[in-house]
Amino acid sequence: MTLPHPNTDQISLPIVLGVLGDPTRLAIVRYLASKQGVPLNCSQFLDLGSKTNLSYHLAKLREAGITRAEVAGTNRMITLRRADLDARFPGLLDSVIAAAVDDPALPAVGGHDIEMPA
Amino acid sequence: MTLPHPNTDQISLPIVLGVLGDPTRLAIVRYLASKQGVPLNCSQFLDLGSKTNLSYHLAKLREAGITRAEVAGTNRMITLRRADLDARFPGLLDSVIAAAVDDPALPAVGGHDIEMPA
DNA sequence: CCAATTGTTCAATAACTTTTGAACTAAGGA
DNA sequence: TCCTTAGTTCAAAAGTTATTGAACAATTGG
Repeated sequence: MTLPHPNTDQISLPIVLGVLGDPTRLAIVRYLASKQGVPLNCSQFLDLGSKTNLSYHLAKLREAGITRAEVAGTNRMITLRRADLDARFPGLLDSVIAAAVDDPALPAVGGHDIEMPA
Repeated sequence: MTLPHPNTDQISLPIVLGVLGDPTRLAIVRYLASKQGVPLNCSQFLDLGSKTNLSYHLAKLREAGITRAEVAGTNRMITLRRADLDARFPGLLDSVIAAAVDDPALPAVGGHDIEMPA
């Protein structure tokens, strides 16, 4: 059970920009970037919308080549395709993330950090 | 007769990305960048669509803060807001332009260069 | 096996975007 | 003044994207 992802050379500039041109998806990307490669499952983003809606936005990100989703049991572990995007469009993702980090207009994920078991 | 433009600090990341996520507008930006600051009027882009349609796309670019349009008689001279965008989102426009330059899927403006009078 | 958890799919609707043609404004030149 | 050039505006139509809830599938744990 693997999900479809574009190859690096199939990633399209207008599609990537269009997909990133949405506050919910930009918030997802910003949160993924803030977690530095730690894979996250869908449920972590529930602050940003309903389960169905996140499934939709996460599919857009995956189909555009911005994220990778690996199936792990009932979870889909999601990571940013940082290296692939940087190979395809050097500097683009970094500048988007840097701009997104400072953007107070974007919705925020969680008022809390990852819980460490006591 | 001046047209409305956002101030640099009013330029929004998701709006800029969404506006650039369109092949016609990306082709306009690429062509403006290739002309290195030389102002162009609308008619130069007629390869990319009808006059009405270009008016629509150029208005989107201007309202997003990506281009500046100065009225000069019956012409609107259009330039990229490179410095403003770089101040607001460092590196973003450069990486978009660099990626767009190599994108064979984008529509092209003109099969010809600027005509120099003989 | 049963129930809970995780996420997808589907169809409907709502909301937005793109494209078009016709009508219009405004400036410039003959 | 009249005609041309340059571009806008408007309203309609077409197309796309986002959001929703209900139903579904797959895995895990009891």
